[in-house]
Amino acid sequence: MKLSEAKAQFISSWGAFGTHWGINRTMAQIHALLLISPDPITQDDIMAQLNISRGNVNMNTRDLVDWGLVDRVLIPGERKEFFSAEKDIWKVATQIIKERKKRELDPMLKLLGQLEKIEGDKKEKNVKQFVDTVSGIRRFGNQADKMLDVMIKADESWFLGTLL
Amino acid sequence: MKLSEAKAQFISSWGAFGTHWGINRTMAQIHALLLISPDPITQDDIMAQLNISRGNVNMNTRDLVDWGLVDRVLIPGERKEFFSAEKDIWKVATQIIKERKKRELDPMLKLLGQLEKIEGDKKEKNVKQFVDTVSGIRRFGNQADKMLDVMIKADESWFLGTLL
DNA sequence: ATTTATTTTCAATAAATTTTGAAAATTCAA
DNA sequence: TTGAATTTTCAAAATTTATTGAAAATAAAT
Repeated sequence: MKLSEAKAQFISSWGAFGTHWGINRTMAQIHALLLISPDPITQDDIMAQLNISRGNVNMNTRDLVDWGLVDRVLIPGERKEFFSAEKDIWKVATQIIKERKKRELDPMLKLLGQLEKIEGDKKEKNVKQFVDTVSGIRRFGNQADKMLDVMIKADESWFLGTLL
Repeated sequence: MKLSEAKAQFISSWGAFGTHWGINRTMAQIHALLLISPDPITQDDIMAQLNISRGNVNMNTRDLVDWGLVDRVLIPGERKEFFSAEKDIWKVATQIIKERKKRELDPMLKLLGQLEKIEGDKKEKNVKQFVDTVSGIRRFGNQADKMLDVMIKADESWFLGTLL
């Protein structure tokens, strides 16, 4: 298989993979392209390689920067701005975990805490099932939350070693 | 807060949460409703409670059954079929991990293995960056894969105890 | 066998999301 | 400043995804 063909496949499947994780296809494709680019590239490079509009590139690179996965790079003497992705996959993974924890898990756990405090007879089976379900999810979520904090602070060798 | 209000909030936010995880809103809402229902309920119950069409309920309950999160229950003497969700949140989590591993991670790792075998000069920086990126992701993915296997086979106390 | 209840399918429709592209804003050099 | 290069914004269009609802299929009762 040629490099150009392999690149296309990687970008396409990384894009498809992203859609299963709440990330839009284009954002994941841009990320894939940046991951395999040895040097920083410009908006125009991304437009050309992925065949997408300037606005689209602009929005999605911004999101990638917000997610902490991509940096804007200034190259001395160059007018355009360049983009470069974090290449260390462990750092990529922990960064994603960190952001998703903040954006999704933490708010959900906060809400569940409130929902447990409902009025009503705890003996009544509808009330009981509701409270049991919510508190079960909340407790599990809190454990997961703590575990992810440990992971985020740890380094890759810990992950490879201790867990297995 | 009243039970009815808390229920509505739980269903709505579980649905929103699902959309961040590649699950459609309605499927997650039906799952939420089943999680807080002490007894099995019918398609008509789901239609009424969530205000959605029969076809929609039918498709999404089928998916939930395919995911192994919901069972069809036959109640003696009843004509209609009933649905009931697994309530143990640890079992729910491991089941989801198991399915997503099978549906997403395993195929991705298989593909990455193929992409590493590209032709070309490994000294050339574009080739090198591609191979390094792909093999980095593949190795990380394989570790995660093994770790998830351990989790799936383990029980909740292992998760609570060992990891933290 | 026929009727009735229930479930499933799927083409049409609706809703949500993504993408475009051109105008506005910004940045930088002369 | 002015003007050219570049980035950003965002309403409109395109695309994708989800939902409906009625017809077909299936299953159970009479």
